[in-house]
Amino acid sequence: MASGKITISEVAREAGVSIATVSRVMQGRPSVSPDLARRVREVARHLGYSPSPMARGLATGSTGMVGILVPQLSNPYFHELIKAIGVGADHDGYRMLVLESDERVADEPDLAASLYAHADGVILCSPRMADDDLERVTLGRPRLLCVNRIARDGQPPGIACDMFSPMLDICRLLATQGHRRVVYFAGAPYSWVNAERWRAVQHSAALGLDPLRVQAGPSIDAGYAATDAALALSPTALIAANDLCAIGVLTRLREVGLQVPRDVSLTGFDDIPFSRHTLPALTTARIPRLELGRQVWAMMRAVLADEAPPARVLATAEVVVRDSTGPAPASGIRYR
Amino acid sequence: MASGKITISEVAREAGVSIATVSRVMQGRPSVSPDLARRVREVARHLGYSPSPMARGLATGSTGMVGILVPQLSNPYFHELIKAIGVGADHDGYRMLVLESDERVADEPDLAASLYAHADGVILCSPRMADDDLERVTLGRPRLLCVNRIARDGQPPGIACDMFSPMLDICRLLATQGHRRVVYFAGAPYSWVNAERWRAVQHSAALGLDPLRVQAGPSIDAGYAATDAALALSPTALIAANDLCAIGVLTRLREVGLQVPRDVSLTGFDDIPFSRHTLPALTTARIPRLELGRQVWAMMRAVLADEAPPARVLATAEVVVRDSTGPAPASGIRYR
DNA sequence: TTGTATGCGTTATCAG
DNA sequence: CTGATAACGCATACAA
Repeated sequence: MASGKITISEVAREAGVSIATVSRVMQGRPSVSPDLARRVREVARHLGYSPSPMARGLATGSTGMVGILVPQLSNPYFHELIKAIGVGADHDGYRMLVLESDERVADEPDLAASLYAHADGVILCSPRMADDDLERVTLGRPRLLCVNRIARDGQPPGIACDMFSPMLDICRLLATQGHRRVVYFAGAPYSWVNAERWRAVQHSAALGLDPLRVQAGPSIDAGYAATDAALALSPTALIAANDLCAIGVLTRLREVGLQVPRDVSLTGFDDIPFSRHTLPALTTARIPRLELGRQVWAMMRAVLADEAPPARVLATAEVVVRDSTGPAPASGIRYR
Repeated sequence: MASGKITISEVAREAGVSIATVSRVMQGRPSVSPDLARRVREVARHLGYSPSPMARGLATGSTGMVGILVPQLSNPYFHELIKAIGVGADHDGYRMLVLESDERVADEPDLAASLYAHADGVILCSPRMADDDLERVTLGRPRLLCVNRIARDGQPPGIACDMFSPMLDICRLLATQGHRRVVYFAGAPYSWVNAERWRAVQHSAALGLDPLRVQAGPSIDAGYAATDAALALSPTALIAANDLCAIGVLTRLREVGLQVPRDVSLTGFDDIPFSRHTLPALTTARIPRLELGRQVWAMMRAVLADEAPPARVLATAEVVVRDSTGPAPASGIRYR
């Protein structure tokens, strides 16, 4: 309720006890007589005392914080994930220190290091940095976790969703609808997630698709900007790396007079909240962020307790079919 | 590059100097001979030493962090604001500790206090708590700032955007387009921002409008859920508290077979990135987050330097007319 | 059950 | 320019 300048010694003096006792009371240790504890608590409350996290951290060697690094907060997917992780963190009394790299791949190592300095543990979400850098960052940092990125030698440990099979499912859907030539809008250049999705699209050749690719990016603007290049390839279906990208594509398609899915089909990935509200609503794949977050925290909790990192788990995304996909146009794409 | 267990004394020992010297070097003080400084720096780098923020904090009495509390991270408006503030913070070497209350008004005081314990300064964005609580939270916390909330007696100090006149502009637009009966979708119950917007809508009576109101909320789902109640009031235009809300309304309107703006007009507020990509694109008001963020940081910087808090500044939002507004239907709304 | 004393990693104030 | 050393606020063995 009040300021933060009151220290433990003032409380001790005011209550007529030693700072050790106050410390014990504040930590809720049972080894203090109920009366004394009550009195101390009373004094502390009255003075508006609250322990200094830093002093406490210095003494105990832990900060009570976990750091999280994400590529971009502007993608709803990431803060939904953060939120999901936060449920468990909150429950265990941890605060989350969130940092975004804003897709500046070169900054990731520094940001991760900085996070590690402030927190007891660090979670790297979809880091884009090269395996070498990742290895270097991991070096000597036993409490580092990795989400949605599988590194070379499994370091750092972590959890990744299976992006491959749902993307293949999307392709299968497209194939059964008569599509053949499809264009993949690539997302973040060094993203493992993006690589997996593209890998799946490539595999769709086995399904009879003819997959092409244009470089876009993990944002609305990137999707918008890459659309024309994709259309030049005369596809009947467009597969965006994620929903954000797909939303940009959708707008551009409308501008050039193409109807979705009549003239061309479009899919996203992630199932962010907005995807239900585009017109047409986006066919996409839903990553179970809640479950993923739960598992990530379980893992972090184990790591924080110096337990052996549990085996890598793979959650699975599921395809959500909505209105942006349909039968391939009989006479190919009608463009211009 | 490496772990965080190396302390200043190890560097000192390895370099054959005192910890005081190492400390000076790490702080970049000029009072160290260039050669020595270079050697120390070399050793530090080699050992992978990085100063402990906690120990440093304990010694200096500052954390190098500023806390930010927002109602919800799921609203792009807020993280755009956070990002804007972050530009200045980064520049001055501060880290931001972001917490969201998730619209749990009752938790705000605790969250703010917790933030204050970890940071040198705290920024409250659109806090919803009552004036009394706000006053209590402010008590004895000289480094608290408030964004988009004007409290009773100007405490805590801060910056707020003028929401009133742009909302009145929106109403004026509607009035000139022949609308008369309009319904306002109220946002967060205890939000100053929401109150200001509604106040403006009420004032639009002077423009010839007949403003009604339904309770919704600051989210897509809230807008969606409140739409039927609003339509029951037979309006020709709907004014959502913010864009998120408007997006939900739009979807529901489509479901019940109403065309925007032919059958009914719709407006949002904030101009989040998605609003350009809805169909029709949303007429809304753009809050200059970049400028706002800049000013907020300037103010925080002053506060952190113990300077007198500069006068309260008001930025101004501007109306962005897009496709969701149009002439009122001649024969009133066609519903059902 | 309670108090005393030491250490946590830095900064900063003094002396040299 | 450099080196001891006393804080900083707290937790915790160790004593009592």
